[in-house]
Amino acid sequence: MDNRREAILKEIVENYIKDVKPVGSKALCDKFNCSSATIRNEMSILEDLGYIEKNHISSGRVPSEKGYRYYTDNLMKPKELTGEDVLKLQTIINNRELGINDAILRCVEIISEITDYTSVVLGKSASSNTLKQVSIINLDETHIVALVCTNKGIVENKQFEIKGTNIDEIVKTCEIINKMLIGTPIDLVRERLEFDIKPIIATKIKQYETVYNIFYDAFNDFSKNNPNVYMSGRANILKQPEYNNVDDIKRIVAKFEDDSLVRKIEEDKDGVNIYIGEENEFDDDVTIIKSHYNINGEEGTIAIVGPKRMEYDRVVALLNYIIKNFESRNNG
Amino acid sequence: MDNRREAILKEIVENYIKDVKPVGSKALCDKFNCSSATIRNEMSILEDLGYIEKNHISSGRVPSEKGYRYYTDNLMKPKELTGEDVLKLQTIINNRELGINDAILRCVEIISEITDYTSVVLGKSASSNTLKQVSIINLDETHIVALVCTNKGIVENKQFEIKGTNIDEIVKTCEIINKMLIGTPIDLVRERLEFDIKPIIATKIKQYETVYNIFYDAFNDFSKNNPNVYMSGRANILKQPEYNNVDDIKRIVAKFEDDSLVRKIEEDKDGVNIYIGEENEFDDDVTIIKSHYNINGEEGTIAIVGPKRMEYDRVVALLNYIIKNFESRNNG
DNA sequence: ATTAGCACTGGAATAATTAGAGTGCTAATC
DNA sequence: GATTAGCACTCTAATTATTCCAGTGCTAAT
Repeated sequence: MDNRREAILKEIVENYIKDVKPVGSKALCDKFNCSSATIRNEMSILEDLGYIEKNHISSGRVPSEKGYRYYTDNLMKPKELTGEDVLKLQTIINNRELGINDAILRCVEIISEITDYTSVVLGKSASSNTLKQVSIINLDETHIVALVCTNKGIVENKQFEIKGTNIDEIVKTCEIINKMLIGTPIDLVRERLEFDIKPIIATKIKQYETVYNIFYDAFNDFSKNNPNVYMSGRANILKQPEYNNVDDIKRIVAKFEDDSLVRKIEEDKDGVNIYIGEENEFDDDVTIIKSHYNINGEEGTIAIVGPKRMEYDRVVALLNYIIKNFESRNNG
Repeated sequence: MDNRREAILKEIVENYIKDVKPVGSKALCDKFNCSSATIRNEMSILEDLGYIEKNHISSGRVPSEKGYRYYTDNLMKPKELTGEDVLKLQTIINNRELGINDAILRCVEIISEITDYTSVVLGKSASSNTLKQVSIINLDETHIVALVCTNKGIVENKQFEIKGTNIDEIVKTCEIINKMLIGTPIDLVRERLEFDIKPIIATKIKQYETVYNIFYDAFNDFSKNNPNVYMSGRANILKQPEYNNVDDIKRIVAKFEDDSLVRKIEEDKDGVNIYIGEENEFDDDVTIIKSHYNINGEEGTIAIVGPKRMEYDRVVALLNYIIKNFESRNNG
């Protein structure tokens, strides 16, 4: 890949990202001070190499996934964010009233808004959390709320009707759990409830089965709701002009509705990573740009989902920006 | 509207609901033992009365909104639910481990599943709740979680970083709030925080402004998140054959994404009520069948959203069934 | 009041035509 | 050897024409 050839590929990718129209040889003549025939020769080679494709024999060229990949790996320059974008993000990052989690959610909302892509935030799955505290709140004679809080501050609550036991027995059990299980990884709690707590309360509490079930259920919700999924601009991808046929739209909308599929968009690698088309497990027609974050112990993944002809440079810059600035916010 | 004419309207509505195809005069000959010309005469009158419409001069007839309205008000017979449907719902309603709220959510999931419509549950807005308890959980030296619980068992939690104050001051304030504000309607709490609590802690606590802000923020979330919206089968409506063009799909998907719009689907009237097309505020192309529920103090709205040619009788029967059975579950 | 008969309408499906953007290849040129 | 002008060729998208048909409205007869 000599210099000019790379430049032509870059031009094709960026043109296509901008106009969503196949790029013909004439369109590049001026840029490279040569005739369309010369460009055609180069394009033919780029096609042989697999970087660009034709929709049909007489159409212009469109980047292939391999082409996008080459572009993001070798050709893309980091984009300077506009003052406006920076201002919007910085207003949120500087707002010290917002907790980290809330601030991150607000930031990705901004990203969705300014890019028309879809943002997903996946809170770290609770498996790395440990139990911090269980509490019982007594609503009335027959109803209680059980609250479970982890060391990272994730809270789940569940309401129960008291049947076949009484509030004293529940509170007593709650105290035992708080004495014995604090610090236990959250997904081991149910096991320890059964083997450590159940035998103890069996000796002290009459309706211990009923009470045991209440706490078991309360912890059960944790595995169900985690990692928490937060999405912003879910319908944004439909604004992209490539979604102009009924079947594609229905397919992608259904995928975004499928929580178990969205939950798979987790990231463990460091830095900002790009998954183009078949490289991601979500949908062959989209690109996902993700970053794992760990800010003062709050961990999770931010992902931006858009068409393959995404504004890679801008999205990468946006993600880098918020990750970097959250870190300095919390160390400064 | 004589007998036969009503019967013809009924037939047109039900045929159209089933096949989504304009109904022609020939299709009804057999049913009424007469010629297509006779049916045509009647149809012509029904059209003059505004109950049915033509898409174009030589197409069959389609019910108008007025026609659907006449059908639901006068012609529809309550539908008998199938044993299968009853079984699915009853399994959930009979499961005493589930709290009322969870059970309702599971039931509407079932409804979405068996009907291919979209279900929405709007929990009663917190405005009718009163404060039950505020708690503080201390995660580490610099982080706390504030928990607010209402008398109906709605819980909100919010994490804070402690800056410029200390945990003792926060806990002390928390105790004061619990002493003074329990029973206060939740949307008046912020006001009372300012006028009743702030003066008191101003005398006892150094950084009272900071502490005040923490609690103020914690309560703020309540108005933001309420009424809570739960949706099931959001993409189901796209399975309906009338959604076969890009613009309609994009429009309806965007509407379902707009929480503030979905929140408007609240119901205050009693019983099961039907809002056809322009009668609802959500979208002219859909019908919404709603019911308010109040089961043991848990209040809210269940709404089923579908095309105007919805299976009215079935959905009404389903809603009636779950409302009735939840009531007897909780009185029995 | 009902119906047979018939002209008429508008849409959906299919085919035919045209225009245009873009390619690939060849032979001439720098 | 790289570049380019020239030209035949290909495929799409848009336009138009043709046919088919379900269904209507109207009239006159039953």
